[in-house]
Amino acid sequence: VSRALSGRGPVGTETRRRVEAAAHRLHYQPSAAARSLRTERTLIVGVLVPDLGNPVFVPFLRAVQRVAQASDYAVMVVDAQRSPAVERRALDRLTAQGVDALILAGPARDDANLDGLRRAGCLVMDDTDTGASPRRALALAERPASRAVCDALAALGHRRIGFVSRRAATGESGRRRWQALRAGAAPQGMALERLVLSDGDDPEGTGAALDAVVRRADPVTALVCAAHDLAPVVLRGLGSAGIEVPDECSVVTYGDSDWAAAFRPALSVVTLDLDEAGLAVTDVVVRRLAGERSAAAPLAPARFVRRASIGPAPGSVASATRRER
Amino acid sequence: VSRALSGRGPVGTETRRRVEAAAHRLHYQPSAAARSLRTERTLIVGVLVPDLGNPVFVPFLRAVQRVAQASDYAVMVVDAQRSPAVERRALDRLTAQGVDALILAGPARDDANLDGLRRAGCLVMDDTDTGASPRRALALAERPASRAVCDALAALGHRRIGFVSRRAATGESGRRRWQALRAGAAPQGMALERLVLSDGDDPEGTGAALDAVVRRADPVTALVCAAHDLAPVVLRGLGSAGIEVPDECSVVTYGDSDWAAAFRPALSVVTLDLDEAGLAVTDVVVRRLAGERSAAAPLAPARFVRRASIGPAPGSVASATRRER
DNA sequence: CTGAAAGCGCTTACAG
DNA sequence: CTGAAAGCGCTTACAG
Repeated sequence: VSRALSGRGPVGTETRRRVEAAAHRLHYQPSAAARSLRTERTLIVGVLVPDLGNPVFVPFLRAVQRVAQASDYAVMVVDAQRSPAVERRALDRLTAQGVDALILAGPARDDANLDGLRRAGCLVMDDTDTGASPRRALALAERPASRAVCDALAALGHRRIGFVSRRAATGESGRRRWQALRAGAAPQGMALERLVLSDGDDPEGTGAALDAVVRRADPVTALVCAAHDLAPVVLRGLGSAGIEVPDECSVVTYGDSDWAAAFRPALSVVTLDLDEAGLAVTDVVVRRLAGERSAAAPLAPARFVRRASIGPAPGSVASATRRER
Repeated sequence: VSRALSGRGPVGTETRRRVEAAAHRLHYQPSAAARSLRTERTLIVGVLVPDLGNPVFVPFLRAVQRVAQASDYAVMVVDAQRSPAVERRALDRLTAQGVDALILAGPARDDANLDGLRRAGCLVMDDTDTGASPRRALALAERPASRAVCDALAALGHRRIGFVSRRAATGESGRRRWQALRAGAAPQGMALERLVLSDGDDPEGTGAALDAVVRRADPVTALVCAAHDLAPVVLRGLGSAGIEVPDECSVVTYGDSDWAAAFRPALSVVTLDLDEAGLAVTDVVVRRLAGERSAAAPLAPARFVRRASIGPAPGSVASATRRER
């Protein structure tokens, strides 16, 4: 009947107008299921988020949403909840659903979980891809800023800095940051030490652990938080132990927010616009799905924002000079 | 062929086992599109988030994800980006997609945008519903805590408190909170004043605006932030103006986080477990879709968590007593 | 330019 | 207990 009418086809303008009017009046909505069955396209893109509890993924997800919706794609979110099994199950659902593309907001918990999608011909944006991948792009974008952190701390006389994470086996981004800091600390002759917080978020416990490291002989004089959500935990711990920032210990964290800036002293951060990353990847995805051979947009590098939370290492020359004034 | 085999039906155990093995080996995934076309069920639930930029929705979304995924539903997220037009378009996509249910994380920008879904027989969880709706449930759950804020401030000698929001015309939750605070302030004889921050997040500008209110004759001696993300903005403003918390001005905010607790002085908050709300609603949705006539789980009321950011009103009796010590 | 038919992959009745 | 057929709503060729 009104087959070509709703799309394009050889139809008189008047006829088309009338058909469209009727369709609107009757609230006609073409069935996505039927269309997908026929066209083998679903107009759905999936997003794999390793952990929705981690706020860094939210701007990313938001950007994906914005771009996808603007191009008339719907978005299916998979929250892997840090669990390979959950990830697996949800990705299988996406496979059955036949999403046109899957965007990785971070590395998959288990890479094999992506096989089903790949086999089904789904466009999976990840490392093996052109660099449009958030994963590799992020690693590259963050490196210079990590180095800048090391340079700044070294210049302030710090000799030993601590890298704070929640687990010994950190995720991919934790590993990446650890390596970048190591690469930055070595040429400055700074030691980098790994500090693992225990899972109970008890401020006293955290404080005691940090106290032991900051107030021993040959102390750690600066802490770098592996992730944004770790910063308040560390700060509470320091507060609970009565350790002054930055006089006794400097603090830097990955990831920025209004809270980090509002804190007293304001927190120094390494910040990357993940919003931009999400936007770029999704744009490439939409282009590719439309048949274009689009390359990735370059991602702006992360910035090191120095604020009041870092200062001279206690006992260093810089610190002594400062006190004399 | 293997029709009933993959589901239930009169089939020998051995046959079934062999068919399932073969299906697994060939990575057979039934097509969701074809199934949906036939069954008129998509096994997809939509979530309408008024603004993904607002972090209060994240725990909610997360909970929906968790419950839905566990029940083998996929989740389609709509970020309305605070815009009725964006909302409209995305919801029309969901209608075409034929989602089985739509969960409202907050009020729709335009209620008419939901008509299409309702007409299509989609289960829409909102106010008109049994109270499983996050909207109404939230309003009820927050009221006692809002009252507790007023009681605490009045007991500390505060006579005039400011309600800080980003716009004059706040969203539904802002309105709700304003009304709850009014209802709590009136019996205590406290005045409630509305303070609107200008959109530019410039700390100096915010500071100047707050300074004008806090340091005038008949000053506002306590600020209540309408939303969690407003708190750091207010705190930076106060810091920039050199206003001491809580000595010159007490601060309370809606919404809790590790950051709020880590701040010095620690922020007093009204906190509601939105995670729990998301969990409850989704649970009801899944039950209903399975044909059960499930009622809403009751939502635990919000709590007022008093921390160091509130203190006696400057110049009040309580404040004088404190100073003498 | 327009109508009628085939077929996407599933499920659900119905016939053997 | 098992096989063959009808039909969900669309799109895309093909016949008139």
